Amino acid sequence: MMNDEREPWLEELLQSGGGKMTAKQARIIAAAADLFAEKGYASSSTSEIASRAGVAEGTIFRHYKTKKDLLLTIVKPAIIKLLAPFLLREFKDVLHTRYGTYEEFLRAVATNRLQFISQNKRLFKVLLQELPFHPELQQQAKETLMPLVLPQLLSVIRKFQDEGSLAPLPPLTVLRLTASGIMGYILAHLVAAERNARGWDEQAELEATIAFLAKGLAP
Amino acid sequence: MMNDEREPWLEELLQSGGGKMTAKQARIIAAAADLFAEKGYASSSTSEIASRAGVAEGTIFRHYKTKKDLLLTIVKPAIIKLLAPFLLREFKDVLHTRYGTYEEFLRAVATNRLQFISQNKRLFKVLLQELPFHPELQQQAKETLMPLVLPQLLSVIRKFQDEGSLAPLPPLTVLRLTASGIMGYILAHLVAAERNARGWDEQAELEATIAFLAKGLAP
DNA sequence: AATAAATGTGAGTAATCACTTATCAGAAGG
DNA sequence: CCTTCTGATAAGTGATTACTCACATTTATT
Repeated sequence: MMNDEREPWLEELLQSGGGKMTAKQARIIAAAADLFAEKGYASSSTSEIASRAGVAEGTIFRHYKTKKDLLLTIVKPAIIKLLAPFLLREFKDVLHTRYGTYEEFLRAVATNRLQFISQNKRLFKVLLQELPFHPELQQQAKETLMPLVLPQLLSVIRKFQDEGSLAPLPPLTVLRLTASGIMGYILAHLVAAERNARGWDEQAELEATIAFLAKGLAP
Repeated sequence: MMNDEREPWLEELLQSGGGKMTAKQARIIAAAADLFAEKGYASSSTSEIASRAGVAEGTIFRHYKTKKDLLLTIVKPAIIKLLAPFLLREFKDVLHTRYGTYEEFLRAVATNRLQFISQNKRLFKVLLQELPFHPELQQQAKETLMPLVLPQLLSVIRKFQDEGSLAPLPPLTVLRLTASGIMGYILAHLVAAERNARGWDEQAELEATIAFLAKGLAP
């Protein structure tokens, strides 16, 4: 599958550095992300990255000290972006009862995150594939998850529990069950997209998943 | 974490070949599985496998033509083993109404598979980590899943639906929701085991997961 | 325009890679 | 005792690896 469109995360990465990024630098990152997603970080050689980017191999190391540096440049922001809405406005809205039920809240978050991931499939694939092999990434994930998003999620869950619209299970358990349900949907969505399966009814599956979660976690 | 115990899958692999496997051969496979789980297939060199097995590098290639051959020897049987009970007795029992409700059936299967995976963590980790990078493995998985276990699972689901103890969703959707719930539990279990977290109540979490699935998929 | 700084290059480098091959050791069989 | 076979080994094999460096080219600053 040929794919030359720049995914949104790349565009954002280019501008985030104050716009001081070369055209070749962008092509290097795009080529690297592409290859990492396809064959994995360890099996992607710098020479192949260079040739795919249409750049001399030395150029890579002018901008990125090591090959791993290149990976981190791509993946580290991904962790933040993936968890971004969980530490932003959306959650204060919830605490001020903008969403009446857990189901409404769920639908909003799931839709939002699915859209982000769908728009940045390659980035997400690299993150998922490389996370097991790079402790720095795991630590980075834990460091943004544990103190920033986890407390917020738990407080939201407790709020709905107090209102009696959510089962009185341990909040961490509620979180795990919810996350696995949404993750399962997202993975199915991605797999279905990759082989453009025809038996996959996007909207119906999302509704079924949300309804399933809401019913399973009802008080 | 040092771990020298042979996992059950290895013992079984040794005997499956008719017992005609050298002691060094076994050490090679054990060392390889160990390294593959730790650093991934692509980042594990044959020289390191040899030295960890206490064997000359050439010995590896006397028994396995290529490095990939070594991986396949380890992982291919894993796919069968992981899906084995789904194509065996257990399922005929279900069709003869040995399990009265979907929840009972779920508990039996989940407990069974969790035990298998817990006993063969390294094998499972290798399978999960390498599946994205090796099309042969994906095909092997699809070839045993699609014609052998999927139809059985779907017929079981339809049976419970006919009996009115399961929501009348599309069977594939029921399967996906169930699988993601169980997978989420298994992954949490493995992560909790790896960092021997104390906040993890094995039995309570399993019960919560089963109850959640049953409730979410109730008619 | 002149100078300096940043960006880009391609030919190298030592190390490591998966894999081969000649040789050795010992057991089996006659 | 001799041959044959298999398991095992150490020393290679060319290819590829991530990375460096001296130099060329472009861009920015004065």
